[in-house]
Amino acid sequence: MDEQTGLRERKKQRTREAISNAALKLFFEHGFDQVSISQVAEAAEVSRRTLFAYFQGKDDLVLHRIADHEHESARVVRAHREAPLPALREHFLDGLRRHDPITGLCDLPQVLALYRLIMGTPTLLSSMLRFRESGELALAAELGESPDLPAQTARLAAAQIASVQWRLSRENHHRMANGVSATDAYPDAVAAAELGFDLLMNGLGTLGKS
Amino acid sequence: MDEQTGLRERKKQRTREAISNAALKLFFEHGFDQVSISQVAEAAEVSRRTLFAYFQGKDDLVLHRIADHEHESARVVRAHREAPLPALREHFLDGLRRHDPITGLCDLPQVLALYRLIMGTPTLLSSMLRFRESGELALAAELGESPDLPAQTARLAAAQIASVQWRLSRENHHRMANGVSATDAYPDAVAAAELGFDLLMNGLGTLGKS
DNA sequence: GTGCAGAAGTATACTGGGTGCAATATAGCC
DNA sequence: GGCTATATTGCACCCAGTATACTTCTGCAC
Repeated sequence: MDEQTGLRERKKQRTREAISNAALKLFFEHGFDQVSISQVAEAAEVSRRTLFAYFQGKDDLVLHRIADHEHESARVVRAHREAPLPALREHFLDGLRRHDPITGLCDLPQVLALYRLIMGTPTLLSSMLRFRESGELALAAELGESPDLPAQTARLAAAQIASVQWRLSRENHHRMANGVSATDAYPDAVAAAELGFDLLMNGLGTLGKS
Repeated sequence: MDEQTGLRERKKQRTREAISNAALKLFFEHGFDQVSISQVAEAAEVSRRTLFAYFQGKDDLVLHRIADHEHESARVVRAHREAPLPALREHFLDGLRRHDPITGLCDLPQVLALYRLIMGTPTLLSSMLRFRESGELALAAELGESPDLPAQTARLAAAQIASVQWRLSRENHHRMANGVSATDAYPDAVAAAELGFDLLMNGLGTLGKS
């Protein structure tokens, strides 16, 4: 990005990272609810008030690290207007191949710890669900751009797609949390993803015959 | 339920309702975030501490009124193991016919105000999303009871179903919030529901050709 | 270098949600 | 009436988050 803005900006960036790192370290060690904002501020050698200048709230200390991917599906659809669903499928499968954290199939210790923290902390999970909702909205808007797709259908489709992606990610994370390596879990993850997108594409049928 | 437990229980019930009513009245008038717990307690003529003996948190003051329906889909599936999806479809359509609040198609002033309050208050919406998550889990478990349905498929199907039901409810509520009467909105609501369940059953296809 | 404007950081004090605890009141029972 | 279990209460406390007013520092002009 822009590195050229001088000492001031660089210092801000370092402060921001110092706070974030201190926060995650403490959260990983003691749990999100067991660590107070004041403790984080102290560990980062910053005043409590300054911490709030960098992060909107306690949740943000954790979630800013993954908030960017919120509208990823919408972006993928924008880039592949002709066949959105296959594009999303390929994108997800590619994510699995790359062990992209967003797919849940990533066993890097930091990533794993981060997801474990989020999934195990109700208030963080709630925030994640809000992100998901927002991503679904963006996806619906993007799908609705197709002139041959009624807005109603676009919204319902977006809801289904978002729910499947979320489910797949959670199952992958679950595999990781159980100690399976990303490489070992890969085949199952691919199978699950193919099943999920197949259900999306071809429907649940009579539920049991397929 | 059990009414026979004497004065004590009856009094508790009355207190609980007094608190709930006072809370909703104030929330409707001034907004959720503009009313403090202390104000609710005062209006209900109860100590702040007692209020927390009856309700787990501020959210609960609003959400206890709809928390019961959390596992409704799971119950419907349990009662119709042969054909879960058509059963859920019929159940939803029946809900629309009865203007059941859970479908969002209900213009009773109190219900409408309640939903408006929830949808317009981020923290309440978050809690709703948690409920939805929990309902999805129950539905997945129930679907997984069918021996011919792999657990993986059950979970993915539950995710899709829950997401569509949620979407349909929100769209209906949106119609109500725009001042359309439940009766007037009924045809659109039915069409949307049929579309939603059709997408679930037959899939999104290539997204645009159906 | 000096000095200044404006941004960044801080101390302090406040509001509001939520909990622990110990004291008091009250329903149900003998 | 007296006893016990439970409801209720007041009080003190912790934490998240905000407002305000004060101090410190960076970047820039001279």
